[in-house]
Amino acid sequence: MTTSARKSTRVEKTGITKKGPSSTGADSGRARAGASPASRPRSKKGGTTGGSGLSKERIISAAIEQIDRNGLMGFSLRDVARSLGVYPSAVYWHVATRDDLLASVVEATMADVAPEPGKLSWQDWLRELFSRCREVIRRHPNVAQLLGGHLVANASLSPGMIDRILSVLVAAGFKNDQIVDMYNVVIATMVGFSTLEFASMPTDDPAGWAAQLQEKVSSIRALEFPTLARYLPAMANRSFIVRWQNGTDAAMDSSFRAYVETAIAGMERALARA
Amino acid sequence: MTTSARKSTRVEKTGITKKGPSSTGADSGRARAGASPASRPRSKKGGTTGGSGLSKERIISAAIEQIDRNGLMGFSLRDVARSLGVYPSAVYWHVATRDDLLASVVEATMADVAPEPGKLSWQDWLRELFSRCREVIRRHPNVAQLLGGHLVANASLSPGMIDRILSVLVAAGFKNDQIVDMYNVVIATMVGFSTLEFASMPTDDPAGWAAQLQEKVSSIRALEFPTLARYLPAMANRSFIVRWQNGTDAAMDSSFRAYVETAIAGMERALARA
DNA sequence: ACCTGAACACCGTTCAAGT
DNA sequence: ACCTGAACACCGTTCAAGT
Repeated sequence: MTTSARKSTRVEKTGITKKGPSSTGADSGRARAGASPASRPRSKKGGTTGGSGLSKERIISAAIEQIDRNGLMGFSLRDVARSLGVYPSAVYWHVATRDDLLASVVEATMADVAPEPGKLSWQDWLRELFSRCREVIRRHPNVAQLLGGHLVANASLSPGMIDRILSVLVAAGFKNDQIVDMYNVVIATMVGFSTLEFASMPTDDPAGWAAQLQEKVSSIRALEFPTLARYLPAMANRSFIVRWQNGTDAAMDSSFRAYVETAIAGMERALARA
Repeated sequence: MTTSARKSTRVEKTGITKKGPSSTGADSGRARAGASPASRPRSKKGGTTGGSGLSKERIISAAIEQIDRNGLMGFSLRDVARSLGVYPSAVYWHVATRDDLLASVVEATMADVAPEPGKLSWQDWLRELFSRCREVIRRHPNVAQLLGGHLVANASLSPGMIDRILSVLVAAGFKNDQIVDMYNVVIATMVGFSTLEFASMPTDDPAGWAAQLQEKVSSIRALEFPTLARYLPAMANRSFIVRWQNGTDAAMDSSFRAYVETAIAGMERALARA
């Protein structure tokens, strides 16, 4: 069991016609009814904010717990509701949809990835950004598979992070016509390696699966794939595809470093060309 | 609706006790019962192989069609079965599980990404590899989100591809202690950018969602995020996070090129250091 | 404003039974 | 060997109704 996805309701029609909560759906303006808690000012009255009432925050952290424990496959709104002792429908007052909740999970885990700018060289700043992102993914490996899908184009990510990346690039000396491309390079580099490194293994029976893959690996015909056969001992469980544990159990530190240094060296080269 | 995932059966117990099909589950050896079609020699008898019978191939291509049309969210085994005019349980004779089918989908789409080695410089060979992979993802964008989870450690990927990558790296002149790291860099680079570029947008209502994000973008406070505000016109819909279409409708060609060239330049640098 | 309770239309997977 | 048919234990989401 790895990535994959499901849904019951085939297509959500429009999303406009609905009555109360979750304005997220359709209209351009978000200041529509003012009713939806999804967009209301949070904890404005103070008081017992930590009380027994539900809240989006509480739901999000319950969701993160669920995902950390059961994986993305085992994740369900109903489980979250159960763990909070409420009816599934109660969750829907605070969350527009299952996917909305997952987007919030990504947002919550990725907050504060971007270091403060100014104190480090642009190279070191990027190194720090990349390792922080990797740390987040290491701590919540099952969220990794969400990153690709949600971080791409999303309200989730704080404009602050974008602003910081851009200003670091500008300070580094990249020309105006390079900035956007380099920004995209940074984002892709930030998540590219680690999402693979910590992607969850595709089974509920790790032991059997590991054995199966090891056997498959050992049955590779050296005559047909000589180079692979030669490097197999060095690669086994230390490289993508040819491994039976993920980054949680078999970290790929040196390759991650190589990936980061490759990217930075490449960027230095792009800088020199301008 | 974007990534996310679901499952009904909480945990699949063991997987061993089962009777017939899909030996994939547990034991290390795969030559157990000989009954499971999942591991049987394909189309050995010849004859009307293209007849009316089911087959894993037929199921896989039906699945790909489904995924291309309805996205990963709308994908279900039952729909696949429906489109083939059979009962859901019939699919289970050929496929161990829903996730097994998805792994096969990845395998099928990613076959033949690796160019033949020998005719190109290692740099051009990698350029070709990366663009081919991007082409596959462009053609099957909804499969993209599967890549991260399935390509990582998987029987899916042919040893041939691994062998070719390795031999290109060796021919390029990388030292023995660099090969594995560089292989990992290549794999991560291969899928890193494009999976983001073509990640599906998180809604069933693209128009409304686009409007919403555009409004959100235009409401960014220039005082708080000056650099972002400055580059916003250049970035809008052309960069990660700040966009409302994915690579299908708004390709990111120049950034992809920058990403590839950055990686290659970085690898040249690593080569020079040795 | 926020939640209960029940319902609807789906799932993946299993298992006997047919042919 | 391969498929039908029915069942099981789940889903996400909606909607009235309570408080």
